[in-house]
Amino acid sequence: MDKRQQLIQTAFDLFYRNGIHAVGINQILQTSGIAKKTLYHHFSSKQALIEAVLQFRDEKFYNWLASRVDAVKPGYDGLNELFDALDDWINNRVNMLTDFNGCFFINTCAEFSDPKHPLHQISQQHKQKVNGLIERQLRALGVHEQAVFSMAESISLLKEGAIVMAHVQGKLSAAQKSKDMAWLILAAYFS
Amino acid sequence: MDKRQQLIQTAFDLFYRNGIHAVGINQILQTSGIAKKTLYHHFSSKQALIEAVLQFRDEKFYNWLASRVDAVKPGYDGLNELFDALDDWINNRVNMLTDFNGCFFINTCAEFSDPKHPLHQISQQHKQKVNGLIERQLRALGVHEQAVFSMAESISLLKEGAIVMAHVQGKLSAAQKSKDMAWLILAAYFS
DNA sequence: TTAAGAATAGACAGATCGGTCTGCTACTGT
DNA sequence: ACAGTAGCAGACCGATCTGTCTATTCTTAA
Repeated sequence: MDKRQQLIQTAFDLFYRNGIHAVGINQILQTSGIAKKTLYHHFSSKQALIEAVLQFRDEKFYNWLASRVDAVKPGYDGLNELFDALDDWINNRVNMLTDFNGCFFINTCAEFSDPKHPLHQISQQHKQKVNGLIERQLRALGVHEQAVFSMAESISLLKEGAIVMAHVQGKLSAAQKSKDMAWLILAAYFS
Repeated sequence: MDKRQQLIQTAFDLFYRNGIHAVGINQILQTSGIAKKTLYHHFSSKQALIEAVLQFRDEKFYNWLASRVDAVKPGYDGLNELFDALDDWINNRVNMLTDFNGCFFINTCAEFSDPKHPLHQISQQHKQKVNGLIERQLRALGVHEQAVFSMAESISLLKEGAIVMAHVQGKLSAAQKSKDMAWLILAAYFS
């Protein structure tokens, strides 16, 4: 297998479980069984590795979520599926996503608080991508274009809230709860 | 001034801005101008200092929030005030809370992911305290006792969502939005 | 007065940090 | 056949990490 990919995968597992600052290069090397020279052959610095890890997770997570949502009818079914997927993730029913430890991008922003920091911005872009997925469902639902952005922000807020409640408070049913809340919000809009 | 308190205040400022793992003892000492021996006279280890910092922030934040909420009529006004206070915090209109960098306790859980970790548990307890504040408002609103816990969880979810949206995405109006959503949820309950 | 406690500066220890480098092996495409 | 690439182990560098310790000063209460 590709050593570069092995490094990214190992680094992600360690970063996600323990935090980025808490994990050293040497730990990644020891865990993966790869030589230091090889790491610095593929990445110019730890920072570059972290960026690759974020990009890797971005693709993996977004593609998984989009494939779940796109497998059903856009709109009503799509939004339901979004929250059901979230629920599966939180309750460790998705093998490819690693045991739930909150959102890797929220966690990264917690460690790199400054919005101008490159790692914070990459995390922000990931959230924007997911937001786009939500916007598409709302358009399919027939939400007026001028309300789509505000509404998507509300749905995103519920999604982030569910992730944090599940991670910090251990509320494993938070995704289901946020789904119910989402439909109350949407019902209020359509009434 | 009390050296112990100076250390806690300085450590909090640095931890909150840069993350806990990213800040070393020496940086805290240099910033505060306090000797290393003095730190280890008051705290047995960095871990002990961190715990004191969390407790300090817990008290400061909760007392501030509770004093805001308790200054108005419990129930409708109390819940409104809760979200208005959140809005003030997010938009840096609260001098005593330091510039907004997300929730210190969410950030701590991001760095110490394991729910059994002492720092994670302290953060969880803080959230439980705030949740109690919300429950009191709901009871004053006349929410049936068997619905109070579930409803408080919903309000908490909105609150956490707003904090994350504000921090990660820079959505500074997230608190106002979550307030509107809260009233839609509550209106649905009462209808 | 004096003894204890709290503070100071900073050397020091042992470990680990990110990153460089040497020297060697193995594969692979032209 | 040979050059280039990817890989290995691990020594090494300077910096920084948490934590200990010595030696000295200041404050304060019995």
